[in-house]
Amino acid sequence: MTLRGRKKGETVPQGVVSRLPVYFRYLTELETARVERISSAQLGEALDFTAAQIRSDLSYFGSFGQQGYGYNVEELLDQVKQILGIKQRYAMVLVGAGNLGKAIGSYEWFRAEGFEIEAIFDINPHLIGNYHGGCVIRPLEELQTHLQENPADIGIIATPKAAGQTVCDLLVAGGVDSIWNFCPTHLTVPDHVLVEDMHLTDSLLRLVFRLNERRAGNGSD
Amino acid sequence: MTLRGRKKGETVPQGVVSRLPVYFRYLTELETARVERISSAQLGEALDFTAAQIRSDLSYFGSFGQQGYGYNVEELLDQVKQILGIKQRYAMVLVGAGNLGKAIGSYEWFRAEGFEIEAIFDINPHLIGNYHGGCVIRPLEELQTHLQENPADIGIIATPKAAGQTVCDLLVAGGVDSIWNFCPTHLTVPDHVLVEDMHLTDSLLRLVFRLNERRAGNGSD
DNA sequence: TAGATTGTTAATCGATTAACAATC
DNA sequence: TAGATTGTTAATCGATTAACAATC
Repeated sequence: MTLRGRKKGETVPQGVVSRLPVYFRYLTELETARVERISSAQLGEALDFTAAQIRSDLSYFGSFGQQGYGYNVEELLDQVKQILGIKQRYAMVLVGAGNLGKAIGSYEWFRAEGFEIEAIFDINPHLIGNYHGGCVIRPLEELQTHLQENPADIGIIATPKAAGQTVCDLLVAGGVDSIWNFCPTHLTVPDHVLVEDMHLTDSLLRLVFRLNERRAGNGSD
Repeated sequence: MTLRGRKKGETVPQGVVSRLPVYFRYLTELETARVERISSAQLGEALDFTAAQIRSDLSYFGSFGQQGYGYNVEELLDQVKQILGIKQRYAMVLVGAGNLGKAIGSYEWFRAEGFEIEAIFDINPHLIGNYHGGCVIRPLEELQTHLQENPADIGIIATPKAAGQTVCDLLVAGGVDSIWNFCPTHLTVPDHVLVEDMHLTDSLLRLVFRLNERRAGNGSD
């Protein structure tokens, strides 16, 4: 694989990483629709990116196209899956079995793609013992023991705001070094731990800001 | 308000807009903890931004600090609320009453901050008629009529992938021009319509990419 | 072959940062 | 006053784009 000018220790720019899942999603749709080939121009048109950006993004990881032809959908999808690391199983633990936790736990796509929630934890006595998506909900105190016996790749935090940092610390102490955070608070973690935030409130507020900007006549016109 | 070099028609850079909700969240925490003042250096330390970036972001909207003192928490929070447009009511409609839709519909924070879900729609006959968060779930066919009589500021799409674009078109036809999209597909909309995506799968895939990058030794070390 | 489209370079554009005069 | 910290400028850094030789 040609890693164009990329040295060990250098990370892929955030913009590129953000777009990879978008390519993955759309290529999956194309494959389902049995589309055979696609050009960077067509991809750009469909996804609101420039063709140059798409080619530039992909060239970070290799040369997957062919001059005068474009990209073979099946082949490119396969490569993107490889790049994203989708072809493999990931063990996850979920903390917080409220409405949001339940929604995450029952998201079919995860299991289908190899992202398996192996255990669910909560502190609410009413929820403990309930089954959810084939997983029993356990008391938070058992998290440590569970992680010792079953190392998890990813820890999902779907607790109320107040519990977020505490749960995060527990996960990190248990050896989890990738955190998917749905709790609306900024988590403080050691350097070796990754945090990917999924802040519903932030997203809504960005939309509202743009909405007001448009209404004030500072919009795209 | 000094709008530093910003002309009518110019939009605030995406980076600034992304950070505003983060400031809002943290300032709210500080206010709750009755912290009176904070400097850009302290804010940066807590939120993993540089002090210069925070000052630069805020100066897009005015001068809210004081040399030698920093920012008054209450005052700055108030300004950030003003900037984000939080001090006002927003009418929302929610389409899709599955697990994710229910989670969104029961998110307490929204109602508390004036984001009101006025109606919920679904196509599943088993769900129709059920109450959820004080809202009855109605058949999707009633969406048009509802929107005619009750214009909505924001439309929330929490349907399965296949229905996303159709529902989006219905919302746009009904006069909704801000869409909060939880459906894992790229929506095509007219120019005047805003879309803010909340793609769970994309977020998880970004985390997984970084996880593999780190494991491969291309991490931050 | 002629037409199309890639991968890559150089140019452009925009965002972040460092530095500091202003001033509380 | 002396110390601290802002708001803003200029310098730096990085990301996007336009253009095109290579080539299928």
